[in-house]
Amino acid sequence: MMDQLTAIEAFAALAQDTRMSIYRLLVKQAASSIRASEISERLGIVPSTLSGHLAILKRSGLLKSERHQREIRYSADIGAMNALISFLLQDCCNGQVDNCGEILTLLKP
Amino acid sequence: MMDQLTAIEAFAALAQDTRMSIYRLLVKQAASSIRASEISERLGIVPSTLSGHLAILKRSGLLKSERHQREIRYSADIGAMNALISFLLQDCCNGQVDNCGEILTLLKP
DNA sequence: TCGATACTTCGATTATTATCGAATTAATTA
DNA sequence: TAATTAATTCGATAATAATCGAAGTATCGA
Repeated sequence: MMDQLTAIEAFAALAQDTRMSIYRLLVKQAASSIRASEISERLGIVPSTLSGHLAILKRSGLLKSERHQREIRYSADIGAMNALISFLLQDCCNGQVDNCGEILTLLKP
Repeated sequence: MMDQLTAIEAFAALAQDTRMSIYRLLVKQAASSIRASEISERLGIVPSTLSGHLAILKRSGLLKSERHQREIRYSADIGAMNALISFLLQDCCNGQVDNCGEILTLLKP
């Protein structure tokens, strides 16, 4: 199970407007990855600034990256999102998830 | 549906060690509320520091509070946690939650 | 109303973060 | 090898945040 400092690093990564926009863009198409330069263009972020944000998101584990020739492609790690949500829920209502009626409505797709 | 700035405020509230400890303590017994002074004692946080953190958590919507005589009791708002998780999941894999197999394992308690 | 208790606000200090342009590294092609 | 493209690192600046002690506000009991 994820430890608190890891979870905090992930929440900190998401707690910033530019990074959240990057993350959501990637989550929306978690199947495919996106080039850094395309993220830069689509969201209007200067390359050096974007690079710093991508590094923070990657270090937190929320993103993965792979080099393709000159490009580096980024994608959301859905498993990391899963782990982060699990961290929030893990001790919910003393381990009795059943106690949290409102969460259960979310848990039934 | 929750907007991005509201979500960011909640993630920022959780992205700090002291506040995360406070939040988890309250989530673990979401049924009952806890006095500020008891949180202070149990987690070893100076009252003025704690007060600032509680204000941030409350402003983010993650906590509720109610005065009981001289005490103020805090509790986690599970509905807010639900909304925050929903925000992360809402556009997951282009609205096709089914695409996110790993999340589904979490969604079946 | 005086004093005690519970909590918050204020003010100062120190540390962390976001941003950009310029310089750098890496991979490719002429 | 030189030039081009893609992305990162560096350095400086400006803004935000965490912490604590001291002072202030609110609620109650004697």
